[in-house]
Amino acid sequence: MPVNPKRRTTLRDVAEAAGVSPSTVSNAYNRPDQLSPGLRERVLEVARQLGYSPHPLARGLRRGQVGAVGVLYGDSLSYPFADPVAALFMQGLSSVIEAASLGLLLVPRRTVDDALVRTAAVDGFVVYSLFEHDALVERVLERGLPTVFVDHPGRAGFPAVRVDDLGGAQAAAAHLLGLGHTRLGVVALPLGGADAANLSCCNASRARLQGYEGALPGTGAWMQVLEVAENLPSEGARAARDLLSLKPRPSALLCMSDQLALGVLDAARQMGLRVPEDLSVVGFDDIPEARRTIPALTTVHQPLLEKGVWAGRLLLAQLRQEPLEPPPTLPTHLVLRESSGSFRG
Amino acid sequence: MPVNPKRRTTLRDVAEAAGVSPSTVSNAYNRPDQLSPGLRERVLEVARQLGYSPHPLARGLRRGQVGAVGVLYGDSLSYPFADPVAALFMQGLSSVIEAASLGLLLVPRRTVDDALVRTAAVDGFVVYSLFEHDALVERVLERGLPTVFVDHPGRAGFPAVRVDDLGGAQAAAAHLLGLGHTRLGVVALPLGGADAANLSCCNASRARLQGYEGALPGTGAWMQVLEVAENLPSEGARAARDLLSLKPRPSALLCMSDQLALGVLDAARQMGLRVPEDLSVVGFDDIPEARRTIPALTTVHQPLLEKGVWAGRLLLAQLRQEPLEPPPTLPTHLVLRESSGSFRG
DNA sequence: TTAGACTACTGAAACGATTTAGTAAATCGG
DNA sequence: CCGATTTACTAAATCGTTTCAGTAGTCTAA
Repeated sequence: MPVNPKRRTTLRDVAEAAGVSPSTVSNAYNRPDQLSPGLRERVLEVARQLGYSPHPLARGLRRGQVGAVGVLYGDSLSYPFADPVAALFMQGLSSVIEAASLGLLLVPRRTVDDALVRTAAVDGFVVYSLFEHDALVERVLERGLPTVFVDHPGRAGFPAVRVDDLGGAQAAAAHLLGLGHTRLGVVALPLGGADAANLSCCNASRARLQGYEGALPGTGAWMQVLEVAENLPSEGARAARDLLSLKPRPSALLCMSDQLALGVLDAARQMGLRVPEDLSVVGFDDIPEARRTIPALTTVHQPLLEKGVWAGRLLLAQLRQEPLEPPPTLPTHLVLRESSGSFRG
Repeated sequence: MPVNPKRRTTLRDVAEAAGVSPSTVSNAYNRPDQLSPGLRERVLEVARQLGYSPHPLARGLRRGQVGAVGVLYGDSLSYPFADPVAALFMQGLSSVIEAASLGLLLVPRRTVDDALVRTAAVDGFVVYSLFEHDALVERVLERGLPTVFVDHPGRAGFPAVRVDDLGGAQAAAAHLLGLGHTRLGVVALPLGGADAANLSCCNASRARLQGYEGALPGTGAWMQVLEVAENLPSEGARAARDLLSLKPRPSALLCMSDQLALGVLDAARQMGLRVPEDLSVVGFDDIPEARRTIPALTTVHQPLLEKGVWAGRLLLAQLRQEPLEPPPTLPTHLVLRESSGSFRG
């Protein structure tokens, strides 16, 4: 008894079994008004019995859409689940995408090659925090799909969601300078270097550095910048140990992310430095945990959920061919908590 | 000057422009050995100039694969970014999926209809923590794709990753009983009720309840169960307030998740109850934050990353048609910290 | 010299749906 | 009762690739 090697049940099979044309089966699914209710019910029943389900790729190919949007970001696949900043952004984005009944395809930058970007079955892309000169940006644009850039200058014709990183960073630095600090350390996220070849860096980092530096002129303070390799507390701790062994020691540390600042607080504790009495620490992002550290972290708030929501909105607008003004640069603001205090020489 | 309305550059266009057949262009991409290096280079150059990129759906349709796996779970799209347990699972899963250069498509259960499951362009599914009798399980199976079940009994022929929820819960309850507690409150995740209609419940909840109850016989202790609607600290706090206003008051609370336990700790603090002197609290999951609460949370550890890794492995094995034994039930164990203490009547 | 094996490329048939245009029958207004 | 519209359904083209089978032409071995 030669059993047919397993093959998909196809629309044609259903049509034959029901004694109708393929078009009718298709219509039963997609245009109920095109056939009599009785027949439709019968067709659907036959389909059910045969265990038929339409092939999503075939359908997508014909219709020109798949019902999913891709998120491209500059780290490992697991990053948005591990990093609180990315996670919040994704939550904002998700809420909009979900309301539109779309799926979300995660496309990490750190894949062997760019195959994933070229083959991702999506209707549009959100490019999150990729480095400005990343070649992958070109690959995305080649797809010719609706695209939104986040934390990236973007391209003419494509909306971008931007945050006032520069202003926030400047406020953070000005805050410390105002407290009398004159020796500042900066725990910096990857900056990409002059050659612009390091792709793990993102544009926000550069804007933040610029902001820090912008607060300096005329104050007579100095600033020592130390770059970390990854956005992790452990890296922040390591950088803090290095910066705090400088002579003279910085009396305040500006951290380009709260993740780094968490590590800095740990390191300070281990080194027996009291925060903020011996050392002031200022973070960036205002992740939920920043409020719960001891001491609670002074940091720069950026509207992460809102950022995601805007990215989603702008992408949907493109998908639906509706016009939608991209938002102005989203504001940041300094949140004063307990980890920063005035300098006591 | 009638501009052609924007149309995709297709493989055929490239073929014409390069003066070769479509097959050759395709081969230039997919089978370099099938044509001379010189021609290949020329074809690729033409393609580049025309801004051509192969249509992923057409390619996927023909080849029978898309290079992405779907994750189906029982909550909102943003859940895995917001819930620490799901996030850790996803990190484990991601690490494996990424190593295989695949994308990850998030498919939330809470979508208007089941369209997403039927249309998701993926090569396989991970079904995470869906309720046993959820109709969506059928929809997934109808797709006829490789599938792995997590926290779900699954189906014959499909591997499942299971965790010893029952044993862990029993250990938690036994721990409290051993400390002399005789009045226990349970802050329960949605259990689905007898009608099995509530889909926001998952099987792990039931196993945990069973575990708690299994420790009870012969101890003379009683147990009051209160179900929450969602796995959020705020819900845990609310449940705690209700349970702690019972007369006589429970001296210990078993929480079905650390998220709930976090809320319980908050509520206790607000009610002026000291933990563990006045109230013992035991969580479940052992999320990273459990170690940092004050007091640190006694909880049941489950291997979340490992769970994700197994799910990924089992799915990949199916995709590659390699045999792979599903793992035995993964172990849980009680982690004693500071939130549980002996009963002082 | 010639059968056989490569090499470099092409033609046409899939893959599995949707959709446009069209046909026959039923319904309608007057 | 007749032409016009509507209803219910179908044939065939199409979406953009990949791949099987095939065709010249070149190379090897005896």
